[in-house]
Amino acid sequence: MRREQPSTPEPDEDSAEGLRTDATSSIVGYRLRRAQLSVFQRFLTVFESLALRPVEYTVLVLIADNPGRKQTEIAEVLGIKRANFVPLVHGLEQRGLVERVPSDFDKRANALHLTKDGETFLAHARQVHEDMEQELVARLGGEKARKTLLDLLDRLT
Amino acid sequence: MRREQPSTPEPDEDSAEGLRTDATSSIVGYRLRRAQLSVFQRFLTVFESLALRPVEYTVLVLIADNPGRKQTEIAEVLGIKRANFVPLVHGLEQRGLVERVPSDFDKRANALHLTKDGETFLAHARQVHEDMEQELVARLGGEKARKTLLDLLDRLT
DNA sequence: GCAATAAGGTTATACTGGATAACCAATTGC
DNA sequence: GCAATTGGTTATCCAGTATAACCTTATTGC
Repeated sequence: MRREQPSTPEPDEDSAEGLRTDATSSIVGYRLRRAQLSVFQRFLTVFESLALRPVEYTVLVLIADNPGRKQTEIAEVLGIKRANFVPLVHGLEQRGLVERVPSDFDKRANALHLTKDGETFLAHARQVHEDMEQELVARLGGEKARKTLLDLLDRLT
Repeated sequence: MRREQPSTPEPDEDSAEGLRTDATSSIVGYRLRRAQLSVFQRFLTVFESLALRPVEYTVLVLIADNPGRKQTEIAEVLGIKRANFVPLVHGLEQRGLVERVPSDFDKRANALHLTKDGETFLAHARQVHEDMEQELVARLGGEKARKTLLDLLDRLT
């Protein structure tokens, strides 16, 4: 029992070139990817002046909330291989945002901390990010919609 | 006016290593990326026997639904640079799934079509994909939830 | 206590996806 | 007819990610 929808202008066509894209656009993974790329692109634009990539931002946040942790621990929760985490942390250290303190408990390990500059920088970055996040919330249609989205994404992960 | 939630076991901690991840996990872009990677990983597993990557599947679907289109057109709707589309189509052609027919109207252009084998292959792939999609729907909590997700993703794109 | 093993960090390397530039052939617009 | 544009291709580069080997330090089992 399909409802008639005489109001629909072009039932299955893409506006630009007239291609049928209904089959692809109904693929969850495909739409997920497009949305993710779009959001990341927006992030890059917003954070351009801070020269901060998404992954670097999350690293800073994670270190700030968990000071003194080993590189391996931070890398793991982010799903980054420890080998690839080395140059990432190195970059943040070179910028004076992060310091690697040799752990007293384990001489192999580097305990990660934010520097004073790192704290200041992150405070600013958090504000910039919060603004962006609110922009996304607005696009989603409100805080409740954001909550719904995060919940649905969780179920896929 | 915050509700008390005494039932919450660990308010802000990650189970594995006890890291605080509440700040990062509330980032839409971050969660979006994790979900996308997870879904794509699942796709790769499911389609392993077909040796088909997500992008190749969408290309086949798009060609099937829009036979005779130019490479540029198909590439563009997928957000793929035409230069990168060349080896992609080439691979599908080598496998005997797609054929590039020199267009009569424009001698520069390749009109894309599925071969007979391509049709058969895609019919199978569509079924495999549909099963995977239903699995995702189940995880999301029903068809309505999927609709909601697609709608929310659309707003971000 | 000591050897074997594991863990933290690092380096080097390779592979992938995606981006850019240059190019040829063909088409289109004046 | 000729300049500008378009379709397709090649070559090349860059970022993200994965693997393997290595050194140092900890931990474990006897």
